[in-house]
Amino acid sequence: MGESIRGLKRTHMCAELGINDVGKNVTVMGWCHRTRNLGGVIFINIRDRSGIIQTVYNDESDPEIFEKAGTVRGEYVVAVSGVVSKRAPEAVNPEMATGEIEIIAKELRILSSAETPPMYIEENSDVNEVTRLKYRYIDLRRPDMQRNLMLRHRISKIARDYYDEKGFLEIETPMLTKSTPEGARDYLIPSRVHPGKFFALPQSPQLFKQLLMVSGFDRYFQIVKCFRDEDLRADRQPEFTQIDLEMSFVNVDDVLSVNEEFIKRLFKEAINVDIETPLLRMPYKEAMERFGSDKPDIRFGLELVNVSDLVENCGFKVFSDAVKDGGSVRAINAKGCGEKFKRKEIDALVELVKTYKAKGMAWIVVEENGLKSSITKFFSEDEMNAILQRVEAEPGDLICFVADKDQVVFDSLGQLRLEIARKLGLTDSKEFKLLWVTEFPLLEYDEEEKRYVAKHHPFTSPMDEDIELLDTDPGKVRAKAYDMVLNGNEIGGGSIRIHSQDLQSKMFKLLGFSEEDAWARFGFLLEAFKYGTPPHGGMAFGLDRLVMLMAGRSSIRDVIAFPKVQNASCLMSNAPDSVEPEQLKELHIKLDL
RNA sequence: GGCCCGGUAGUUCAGUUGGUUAGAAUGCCAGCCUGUCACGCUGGAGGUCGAGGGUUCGAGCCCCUUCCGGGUCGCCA
Repeated sequence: MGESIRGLKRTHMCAELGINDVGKNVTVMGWCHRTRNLGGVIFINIRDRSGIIQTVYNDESDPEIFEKAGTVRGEYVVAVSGVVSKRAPEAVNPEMATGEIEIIAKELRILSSAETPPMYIEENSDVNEVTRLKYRYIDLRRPDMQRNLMLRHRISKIARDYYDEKGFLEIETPMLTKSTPEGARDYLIPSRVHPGKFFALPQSPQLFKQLLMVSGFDRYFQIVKCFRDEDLRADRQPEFTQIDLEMSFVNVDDVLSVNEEFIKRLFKEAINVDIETPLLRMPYKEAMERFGSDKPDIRFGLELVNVSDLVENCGFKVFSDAVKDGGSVRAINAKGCGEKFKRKEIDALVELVKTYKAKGMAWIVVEENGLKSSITKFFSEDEMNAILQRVEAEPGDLICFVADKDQVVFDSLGQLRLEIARKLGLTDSKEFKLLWVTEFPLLEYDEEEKRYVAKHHPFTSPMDEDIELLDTDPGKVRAKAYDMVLNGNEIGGGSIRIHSQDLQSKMFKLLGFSEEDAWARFGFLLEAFKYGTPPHGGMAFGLDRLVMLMAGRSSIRDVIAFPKVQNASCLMSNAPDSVEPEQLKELHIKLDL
C-alpha cells in the first residue's frame, strides 16, 4: 500500500531542473532509481522519463524523513518536495545532466512500493529478450527504450505536420476488410453475423486509399497499422505501422519529390542530420548489377564486376557453363581481405553464399609474387590477367566469384558484399545514405504457380515506353514503381497506379485472373474506376524500420512498445490464446486440430 | 517447413576429460558508515542446471525426444 498523493502537485519533471532553479521549492515524482545510504546521509536518485535527479536526506537536520528514506527500495514510486540546491564543487557529477544540483528533501511520500524487478533498469542492458518481453512494462523504463519511443512519437508528429502542410488529409480506413488472396497471408476475423464468412485485417490500406482518390480527396495520408500473417524477422512484425499516402494528378517525379523533402525535414528535425536532396535515383537494373540488390547499401563500394565475357570460353567448366546457360559470372574484389581474412573466414563466406543457392564460391588471394587459389590452373595467363585487370586486383586483395543464374549470382554476391562490409567495419549506423530505386520490373515469373505475379501489386502502372512489351515480353516490362532505400533497408515504396480500365483488364489477364476472378476480388475498385478516376499514385513508409534506423537499432522490436516474438505471440499477455467454447459456437466455428 | 546459435542463482555469465556439497559478479536481505553518485566495508539468503527419457558406478557436461527464445532461408502483392 502506498501513501496518498493528496496535497502534492508535481512542479517539474526530474531532468527539467537545472542550475537556474536553485533556491526554488519543487516537487518531483518518479521511480527510485538507486539509493545510497551512507549512514548519516541518504541519497535517492529519482527517475522519470525526462531523466534522473538526486534527492538528499540528512539524519541530523531531519531524522524523521531520514528514517523514511531508509526504507525506500529500488523502483518504489515516490513524491519528493524540497529545495533545489547547488552542489558543492567537489560533489558535482559531470556525468549527470542534473549533476550540478540536488533536492534537499522536506517531504517524502512513498506512493507505491515495488518488488525487486527482474532486470536492471539501465541503458543498453543485455538482458535476455524473453525476460525483457515478459516484463515489457519494466523493460520500457530503461532510458534507451524511453528515448526510442519518444523518437518514434516525434517522427509521427513531424510526418503529420509535414503532410498536413502539403495539403494531405489524414483519413482513416477500415481495419475490418475483405481478404485478397494475392500477396501476403491475411489475418482473418470471423463474422458472427455472417456465419462462415470472414473479415481480413488490412495488409495495407491500398484499395481504400485509391478509392479516396476516386472520391476527390486529392491528397491522403494516414499513420496506420497493417497486418501480415507471415514469419517474423528482426525487421518484420505481424503488425506494423506505415506512413501511408496517395496523391492525385501526379507522375513519378511529383511523388518522389514531395516524399524526399519529407525525409530531409524529418532527419533534420528529429535527429539533426542533413540529407542532400534530390536523392540519388537508380534504376532497378543498375542496382542489381552494381550491388546485387534492389535495396543497395551505398555507404561503401565493393561493387559487383561482371566477368562473364572473359570466362565464357575458359577451361573452368563451372564458369563457362554458367555463361553458356544464360547466367553470368561476377566478382567482388574485397580490397585487402586476402591479407586480413584467415582461411576459416573465407570458408565461412563460401558457406554464406550457399545459403543463397549459389553452388559455391571461387576465390583468389592476390599476393605480392603470385596468386593463391584452386582455380588458377583452369585459366591461361592471359585470361587470368584480364580478369585481374577487370576487378582492379592488387596485392592483398581477395577476389570472390559466383557463377550461376543471374538471380542467384546477384542474391549471393549481394549478401556477400554486405557480410564483407560488416567484417571490415564499413557500416556506420550514424551515417545515413538514401536513394530511390526506380523502374522495378512490373512482373515476376512464379516457378511454382507457373504464371506471372505482380512484383509490387496488380494496380501498378507499367512505364509508358514499355506498354507494348506487355503483349510480347511481359517479363521485361518496367513499372512506375519506386522504393526508398536507407543503408540497405527498404524504408518505403510505392507506385503510380493504373487508372484506365483497359490497362487494368490487361494486367489481370497477364496475372492469370479471369474477368470473374478479378471482379470477385477487386470488383468494388473496378466498379469505382468506371465513375471518373484521376491519375494517381503514392507510397508508404515503414515507420518501424525508419525509427529503428534513425535510433541506430538493429531490431524493430526495440522501437515497438509491445512487440511479438518470432512465433508471432506476445510473451507478456500470452496472446494468441484459446477461447471459450461458447465464443466459438457463436461464431459457428468448429476446431479441427 | 529447413539450417545455425542459445537456455546454469532475480540478472549477466563461468563450469576443465563425465567425478566431493554447482561457482563468480551483480542484485536482494541484515549490520556498520555524514557527500555518495555503479558509494564502501562485513555477513547472509538465494539453484527443478528449460523439460522428459537414455548411456554410465556416477550426467550441468555424452546420446535421443521435446519446449522456449534469437538469427536466417523459404515466405513477406
